[in-house]
Formats: sequence, structure tokens, C-alpha cells
Amino acid sequence: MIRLSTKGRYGTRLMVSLAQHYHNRRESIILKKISDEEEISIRYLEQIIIPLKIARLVKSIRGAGGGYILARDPSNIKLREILLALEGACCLVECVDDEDYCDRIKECATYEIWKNASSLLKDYFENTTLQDLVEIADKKNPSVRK
Amino acid sequence: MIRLSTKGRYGTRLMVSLAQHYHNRRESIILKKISDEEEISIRYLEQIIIPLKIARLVKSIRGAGGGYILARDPSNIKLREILLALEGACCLVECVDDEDYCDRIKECATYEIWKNASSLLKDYFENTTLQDLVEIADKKNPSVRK
DNA sequence: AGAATTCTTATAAATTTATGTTGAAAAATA
DNA sequence: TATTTTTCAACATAAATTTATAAGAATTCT
Repeated sequence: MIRLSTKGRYGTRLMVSLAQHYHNRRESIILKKISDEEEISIRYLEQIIIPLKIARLVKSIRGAGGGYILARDPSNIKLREILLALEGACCLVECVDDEDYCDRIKECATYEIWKNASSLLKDYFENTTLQDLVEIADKKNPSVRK
Repeated sequence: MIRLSTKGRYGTRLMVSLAQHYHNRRESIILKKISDEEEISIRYLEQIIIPLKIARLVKSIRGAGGGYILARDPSNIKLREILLALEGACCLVECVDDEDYCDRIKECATYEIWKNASSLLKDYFENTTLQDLVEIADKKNPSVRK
């Protein structure tokens, strides 16, 4: 299957959770809470949030009362940035992103196909913001206030 | 990374090779030849061709003088069929194809996103045939006759 | 019978997915 | 400022899956 890894899926859900809290009150939130809400192992979330921190999409606040918080407004964070941080370049095959990966590019017929398909995804994720995701969530669960 | 597995990539190249030979003379071709041409381990190709056979996209002929041959004309084989055989449903996440996979679908904001993105890919692969791939290959390598 | 080829099964290496344990840093509080 | 609590950070490990190779059996052609 052409598959988004759990890192990409869980990480995106993590960012949506952070965005929902960011929106309603600008406080940091602890991973434990997201772990409970989203039913994802906190140990795994801890691993997943590292690349998001490195990419400066989230900030961590240590110590009592600490937690994590978005580094920017959700409307200013593209889904593509999130996936880039979590999974590296958002392309279906290595060779689309790294020309040196395979020396058959010049002959390979499938290269063009994977490249086009990757572009479709890239454009879609480029034009989807974290804010869009929050709005979808709000629409699906009108009653829930976080 | 949102990644096509090697099964999907190698299998597609395998199908293109079969299509090129099918086009020029309707003989079966042995995996060893494709293995040499495409530089993919023959043992691995043997595993990869099994689902293609099960999906009735290729036919096998056993024994000396045997080999593999496309079951239909390349213009009548969609890339989506190939990927479906090799990787299962062509969707980014399980839940898009199997509603029972996760019970958070009703609340999950990311579900809609992965579903839309999967549709983009699905439509693209649905409208690309093996013949299209052969023509791309011909254009890239005008001199090569197989 | 012998050669060529697919088919089957086993297994090993690499990567992804996930959990457990311990330690370090920061903030709150007394 | 010392203590305690909360939380992030780092490291180790285990399970599952993907990727790949090996060896030999079964089948068919000549």
C-alpha cells in the first residue's frame, strides 16, 4: 500500500490537538493529555514530537506547569510542513526528491509517473493548513470545546 | 515519507518490462532477463510476481521455454490494477479503505484529508495505463528495441 | 534423460513501530 | 534558597513488518 507511516498520521493528529488547544486558550498542553485523548502511547508521542520541535513547529516548556504549544498560529502552518518534518520530503519514491538516489532516472518510465503523483499530493498538502484541519474537526464535533 | 513500497515500485517496473516485450513479439519472457535488465534480485521478483499472477494480470508458463507474459493488452491494464494487486487498496491510510479499521473516523479531522489525498492518487492511477508507461519509456529511450 | 524454468519454503537482515526505564531541567512553593 | 513536583529528554529494548536472499522441488520442453 502507498502508506503514510504512523509517524505521519499520529504526528498530524498531535498537531491538530495542539492547534485546538492553542485556539481556545494559549496555554501549553502536556503530552499525557493528548495521549489520553487520542489513545496513542505517550512514549511514542514523545518520539514523534522531537522532529516537530526541531522544525520549529512546536515549542516545549519544561518543568511544572510546562508542556507543548504551537510555535505559530494554525492558519500559518501548512500540512506539508508537518509531513516534511515527520517523514522527510513528501514524495512517493526517494528518486523524486533525490536525483542521485538511482541512476536509472534517465531511462525509467515509472519515474515520471511517481513524480506526477507526488506533485498532486504535494500541492494538496501545500494548500491545506492546520487551521483547515481544526475547522473540519469543529464541524464534525460541534459540541466539543477544548 | 509517504512511500510506495519496493513491491509496488519493482512490480510496476516488472510490468513495464513485460509490456515492452509483449508489444514487440508475443512471447513469454523469463524473469532472469528482467532481473538482469532492471537489476532486481530474481528471488525478489519471484515473490513480487505472485500477486500479479493471482490478480490475472500476468500468466506463467512453466518448464523449459516457459516464462511470463501479460494476460491482456497493455492498453487494457490500468496502473491502479497493478498497484491494487501489489499493495492492496491504493490509499494512504487503512481507514480510508476499511471503515472498521479505526473507530475514530467519525471524530477524526485527518480522515477527510487522507481520504481526499488518496482520491487524487486513485484517480491519477486509474487514468494511467501500462501502455502510457511503455510510451514514456519509448520516448525516453528511442533506440532501444526489446 | 537432461536442461531450463517456475514454484515453494525457509530464513536472514533491515526498518518501522511501540514500550519501559532512568535521568535532567525547570518551575512552584515553602 | 532548598525542596518537591512536574515535565521533557535520552537511552535501551522488543515486537512486527518489510525487504531480500538461499536452496531445492516440481514442471515442461527437447
